[in-house]
Amino acid sequence: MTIEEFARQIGVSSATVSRANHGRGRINPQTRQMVLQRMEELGFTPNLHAQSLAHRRSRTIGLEYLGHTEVLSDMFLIALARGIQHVLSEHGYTLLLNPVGVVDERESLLRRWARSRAVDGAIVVGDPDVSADWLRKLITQKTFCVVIVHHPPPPLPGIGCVTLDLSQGIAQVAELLCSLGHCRIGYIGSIEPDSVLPMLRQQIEARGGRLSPDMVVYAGRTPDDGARAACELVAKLPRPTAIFVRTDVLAIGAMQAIRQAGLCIPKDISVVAHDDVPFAQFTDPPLTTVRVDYEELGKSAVEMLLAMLERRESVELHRTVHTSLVQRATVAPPLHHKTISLSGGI
Amino acid sequence: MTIEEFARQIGVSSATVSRANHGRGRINPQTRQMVLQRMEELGFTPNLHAQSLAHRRSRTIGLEYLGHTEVLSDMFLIALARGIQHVLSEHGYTLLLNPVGVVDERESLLRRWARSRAVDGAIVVGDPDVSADWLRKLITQKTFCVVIVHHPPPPLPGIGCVTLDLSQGIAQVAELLCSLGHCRIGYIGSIEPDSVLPMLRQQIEARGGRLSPDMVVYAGRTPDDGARAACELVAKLPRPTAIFVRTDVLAIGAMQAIRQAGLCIPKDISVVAHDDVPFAQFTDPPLTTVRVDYEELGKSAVEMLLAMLERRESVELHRTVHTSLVQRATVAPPLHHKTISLSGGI
DNA sequence: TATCGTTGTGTAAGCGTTTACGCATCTATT
DNA sequence: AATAGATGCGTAAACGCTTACACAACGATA
Repeated sequence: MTIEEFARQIGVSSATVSRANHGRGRINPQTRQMVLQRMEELGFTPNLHAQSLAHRRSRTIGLEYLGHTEVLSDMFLIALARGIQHVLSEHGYTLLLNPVGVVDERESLLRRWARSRAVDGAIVVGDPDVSADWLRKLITQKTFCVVIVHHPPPPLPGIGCVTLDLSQGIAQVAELLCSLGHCRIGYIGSIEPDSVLPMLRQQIEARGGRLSPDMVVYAGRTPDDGARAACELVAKLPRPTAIFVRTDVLAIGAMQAIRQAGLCIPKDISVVAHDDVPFAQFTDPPLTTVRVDYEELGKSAVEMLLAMLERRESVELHRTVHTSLVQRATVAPPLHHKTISLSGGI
Repeated sequence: MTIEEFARQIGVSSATVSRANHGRGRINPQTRQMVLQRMEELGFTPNLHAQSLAHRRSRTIGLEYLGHTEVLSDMFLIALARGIQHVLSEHGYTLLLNPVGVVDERESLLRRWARSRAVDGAIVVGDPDVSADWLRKLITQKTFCVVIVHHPPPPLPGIGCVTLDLSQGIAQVAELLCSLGHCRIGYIGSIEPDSVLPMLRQQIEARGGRLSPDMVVYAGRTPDDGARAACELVAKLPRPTAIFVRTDVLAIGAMQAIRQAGLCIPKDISVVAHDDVPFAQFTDPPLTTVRVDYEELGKSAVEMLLAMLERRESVELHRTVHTSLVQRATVAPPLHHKTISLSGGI
């Protein structure tokens, strides 16, 4: 049913229907009520494409994920998308997802969406600093955009930025481990370059501890990678009393390997990981890990984007979301201490 | 840039540009190449809304999920969506997701999408047999639709159906357990009514075994529910030698509880679960479970839908996807046998 | 050379909305 | 009673694309 047909059926003009719908323009409140009621009854809904065409906006935003698409990487995308959707749908917007794992050969799907006016704005997650002009091209299309990154890019007009600051969570890790007396701390990284290792080291050293370079292993992304790294680490002598693992996914493998080496977590060795993916609470024992609130991340980004789209004045173009440690059951004081007291000396 | 502007810039009419774009209609191949090339150069992309309006189709389909939205339930939605996206994007379609967890108070968002022509068709997952007219309303809008369900609804024209048949996987579970000699088999269900229990029981009895009613516990959906159910089950005497758990999520809790009861998996008790969610391979020991190929499910559904949308003749309106057991490390022969041989009798 | 299909292109009428503008009708002012 | 401003509504021109139709140019046939 078109608006003309509907309007004729209820005995008004299409303009009146449209005005009733939006509540803008001069319209008799009585007429408006009548129109709205009959819309319900007859089940008329304006054609979205015609609306978008006339309005020159689609009330849709796109989400683009620049990054490696492995098995579990979409876990956090879900959380992100959920946070975004939540805010969006309150504002009558919809979300268009760039299919994860489907990469367009010619150009970014997002950019095509922007050019074809399929989206009014976009949220880009993953550091696109590799190609800053990637962004520039987007804003040329008058498409607003906010990026979710670790390191804020040089501020560009029309581009917002939400940065994820891992330092607080890392500081808490250092505090926990150091205060318990761990002094041989291992580190399993994921992929270089890595900004977390220096953070953690600094925090540990600030507390008088030390994270020695030979206790650092770079693994990869899968649980198997984590297992290999853990094996390497527990074979070292003296053995680390605690290990920080860059991601929960790596940690799963690492924990298995540690157990298979005949060690008990956390009695013999403590494990702290990062990300707090959904299954982290279900490992055995439940994993102590740094929680990244992706839902919050999504919310921040989309609120910023909406503010830009609605052309609100004075939107701050930079927010940061922090992380925090959630303690579960993979950390305990080092055995070390007891050993010393029992053996009566070094 | 509009098509008129672009056409004028390159010295042809808008019709020619349009024809070049679609490769339909009479157009000189040379002209076509030229137009396409200049499109790249000048970066012209047709306005999507205008296209959809003119075509009276949006090349977009919607995904609606009818069901309980708990913590982990979206795990399988992801897999489903990925399968769908994969096929869709090969055909130049896009997917609109009904925000999980955001329920519209007035009416289904999907139906509004259908009425506003935002989507050409829809995939509905979850048994909507509660409201069969729910579907009927959809097809009134000339919106094609395929449902993913356990029990096929009465065939309606314009509605396709992909059913998930769990029986094969369940049969394999029965076969595995019975052939190993398990004869006291416990069952942890999720929510009643439950179609899996009768299936499993029948398969077990067909192999001369037995699934006694007092070995059945209905838990709920969370790992904690699973833990409680497992406690109850292992406290029974004689203790079951194997337990089938309706979902992996329940199984996680169940396994923790079993271990805390001082029992060893699979030595003292075997566990088989259902769903094969991503973390099933990461439990300790890795979980033997029935794999449901959600990606395949999504693919089947979307292929069927596309066939309907493209008005292809003779599309079969019913497909079924089967399940199969993936053996990992939570099943072993019952101790029982050894016990008998050692103790020398019953 | 006149006629006829064929081929490539342009013109213009949609597609279903929104909204600026104009025209009645009405109350409030002189 | 004549006028002025409000108020409510309809008419029609966009919005940017597709496509049926018309038309010119062309080579092939008579």
